[in-house]
Amino acid sequence: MTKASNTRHTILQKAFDLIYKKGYQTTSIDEIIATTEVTKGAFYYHFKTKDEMGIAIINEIVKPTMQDAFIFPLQNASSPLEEIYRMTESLLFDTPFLKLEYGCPASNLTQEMTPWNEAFAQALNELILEWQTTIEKAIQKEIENGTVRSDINPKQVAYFVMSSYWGIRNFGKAYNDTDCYHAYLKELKQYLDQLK
Amino acid sequence: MTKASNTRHTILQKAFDLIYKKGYQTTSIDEIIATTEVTKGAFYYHFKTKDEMGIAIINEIVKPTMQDAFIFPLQNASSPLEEIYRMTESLLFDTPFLKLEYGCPASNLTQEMTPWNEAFAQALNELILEWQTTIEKAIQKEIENGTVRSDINPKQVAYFVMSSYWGIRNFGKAYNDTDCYHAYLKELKQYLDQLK
DNA sequence: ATAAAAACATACTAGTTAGTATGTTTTAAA
DNA sequence: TTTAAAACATACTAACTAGTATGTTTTTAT
Repeated sequence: MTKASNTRHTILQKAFDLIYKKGYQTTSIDEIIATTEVTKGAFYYHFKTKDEMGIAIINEIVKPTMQDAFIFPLQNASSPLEEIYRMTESLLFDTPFLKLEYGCPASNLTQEMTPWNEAFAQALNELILEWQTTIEKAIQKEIENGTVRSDINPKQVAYFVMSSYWGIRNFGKAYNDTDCYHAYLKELKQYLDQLK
Repeated sequence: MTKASNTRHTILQKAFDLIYKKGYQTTSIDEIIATTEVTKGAFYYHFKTKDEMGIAIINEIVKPTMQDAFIFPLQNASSPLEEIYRMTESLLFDTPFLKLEYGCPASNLTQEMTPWNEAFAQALNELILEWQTTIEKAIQKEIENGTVRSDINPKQVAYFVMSSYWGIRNFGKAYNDTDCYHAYLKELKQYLDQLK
């Protein structure tokens, strides 16, 4: 990695941290360059606007991280249904960069930006769709294996799994307590088992 | 209603509309007083700070609306399980002040404010807890009636129902399309039926 | 080694923000 | 009808915002 591309990546990483904690709109460029110890000139050399940086965060930070955390593991899983549960549990409890009080980065950005920023909506849609498709295919695989009932609709299950995950992360934020995570996981297990 | 309390209520209502669409942080007081045609003097006579207005919106606008929309109907329902489905469907498709592209007001505010504003967190917690308790009691009632399996855990179901609702509203925002609502509702019905 | 481009640095600007200071008008009780 | 408080109006401020203008330094190809 060259020095310049390292600067760029540092900005994206530190900006992501701030935005994950505080939201996109309320994280100022002055704040970003203060914590990265990069000057404004450097910042605007790498990014034409704040929004361009925001999109880059989605594509270059959030997307690869998400792919490593739950796209690839699920694609390679021998028991996809079990993997969905295991992965959810791991995301809620063991993923170090995800914090109870800050929720899910993709969900946060969707909520904040999507209604009025087309470019953010586009970038986030690609992200979400990839996740969704992976879950759908995982369920489809189970059906073909005969390990999930044939009357189950993979698309519906994908929406249900993802929605409930997004929702429970918002609950975690609200209560700032992992109790709801435990209750959610128990019910998720029930739900997934009943698909068999 | 006196003229003064009418002014106050107008501010809260119009401010809610703006905040629901654009978020709390990015809705400025100047914008609120412009759309309400109220002066800054009037605004700051009724509310000491912007945050005080925000809390008032939760308690005086969001809370009563939510109680009318899904607390009271569920408390009085003869078939609570069916009512949960019917209500969710109605919230997604028929409730006029809720818009696909803007998500769920309570969820939006939770996501935006909770991590760093204690007063918002407190007000929203009360709101959410009331919703949660109502669903729990509804399931409990079904169990006592023998219309829901006795091994079902009402608390877990409440979390699952609410989380999935919050999540799917975020999906609606992301895709700006009701297709995901339809898929979600079908799966919600499956899930609820299986509790019987 | 040199020149040109890439990468970064500093100082500034115009617009916006929540909130205040200091008024005037309206309401309602005596 | 007077008077005091409630309700509102106007003009301002200090801090912050994204972005720019105009530089200097570093890197890289020749």
